[in-house]
Amino acid sequence: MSSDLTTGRLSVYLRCLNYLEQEGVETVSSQELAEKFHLNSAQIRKDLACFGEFGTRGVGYNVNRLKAQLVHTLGIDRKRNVLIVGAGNLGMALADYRGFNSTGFEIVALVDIDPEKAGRASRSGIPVKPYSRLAEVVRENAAEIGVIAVTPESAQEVHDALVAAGVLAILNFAPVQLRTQPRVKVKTVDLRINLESLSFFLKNIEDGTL
Amino acid sequence: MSSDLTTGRLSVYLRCLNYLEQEGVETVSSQELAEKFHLNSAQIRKDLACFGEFGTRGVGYNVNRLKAQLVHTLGIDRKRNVLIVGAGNLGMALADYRGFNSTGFEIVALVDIDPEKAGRASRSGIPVKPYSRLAEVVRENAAEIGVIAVTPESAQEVHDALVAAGVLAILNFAPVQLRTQPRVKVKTVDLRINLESLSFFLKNIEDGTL
DNA sequence: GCATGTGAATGGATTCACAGCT
DNA sequence: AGCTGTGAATCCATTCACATGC
Repeated sequence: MSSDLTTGRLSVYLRCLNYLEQEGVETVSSQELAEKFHLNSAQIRKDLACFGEFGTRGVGYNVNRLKAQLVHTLGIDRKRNVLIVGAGNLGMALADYRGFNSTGFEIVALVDIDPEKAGRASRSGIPVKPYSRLAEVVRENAAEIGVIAVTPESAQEVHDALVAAGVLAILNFAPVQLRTQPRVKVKTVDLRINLESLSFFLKNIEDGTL
Repeated sequence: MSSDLTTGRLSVYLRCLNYLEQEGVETVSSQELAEKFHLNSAQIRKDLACFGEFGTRGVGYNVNRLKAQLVHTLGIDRKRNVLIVGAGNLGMALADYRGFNSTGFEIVALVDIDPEKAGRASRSGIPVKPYSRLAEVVRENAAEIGVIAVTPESAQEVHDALVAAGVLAILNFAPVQLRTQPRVKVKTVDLRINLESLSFFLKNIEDGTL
């Protein structure tokens, strides 16, 4: 009934609603939402209808109530603990990244294979622990989400270690095709693929193909 | 004929081929590629056929030749210069990120609104310049790709400045719905949406819905 | 014989258009 | 009258299955 695409859009709607709330808007129709944020009104209605009847016919949606519904639907009405594996440039940046360390999520720790790094902390104070203690760290902090921010070479091993430690949701930044478990959800954010896609676009402009 | 999804997969194939090349494999069939990397053989063939007849019937694809073809198709057979806007945690990490600063791409500079930061450099030596000189920096370095690594509040302004400076491809890390130009390609990497999607998955496990 | 390249078939996701509620 | 919720229609992407060529 609801795919990854649908839930991705729920996040987008939630962001739009936050914005409208700040503006003091109390009620919004799918039309208005669509026009203001370049979406399709039918799709908004259909997406929302997947999870209940949130609107009022003839009126629209109550911003506060819809927001609360989406927060609940997305499961961020309670805190989820996040563990980052790899305290390199990327891992450290993610640990301190505002948009990452936000409503519903808390980065509880980083782990790194380099013993030098263990004991230190990120700029905002998130502690770095030894990779060897990964399973313990997951357990002690009740981490539910693992972030892979290591080299492509180690990514599979880290994935397996996270799964073995009981983590069921993983965000992977390593540019590799991971062998995954069916029970575990892995989302990969591949920066290189994004850049290559932009390069493809530029090339087509040059060639006059587009 | 070829969508964003298709070109994304070309990048994946390219990565697979790099791997096979290292392994010393000279020829590969769509079957073998599919099995080894969990893809669909018909899709591989169709994707590749979009851009020319790269294979030999009865034999398969020559790894080196196909790789070269893909590199050419993606437009990374020449260097593309990248400018990062925002020298905060994320911008700095991206500047030094291996997978980012790789074949076909070169980060030429960062710019930042904070005058304190101008004149410094990233750990790997990429210079930080004042935001006020953005257009100049784009011109002088022939930057083709802009990366937005600033706060959500400034993202639209930075987008507009990049477009005004002549940048036609933008990678956006700010969690906002940007108002874009049709001539300009914008790809957004939204970390929060990814986390929320994982949260949704976890919630469904808890609720036993899945 | 074997693997590509491709029309045809399937399967999803998006959009349309309207019935039904307020 | 106005807007939601939704079956029907459309569009796009993936997969199947085979004709074509090595």
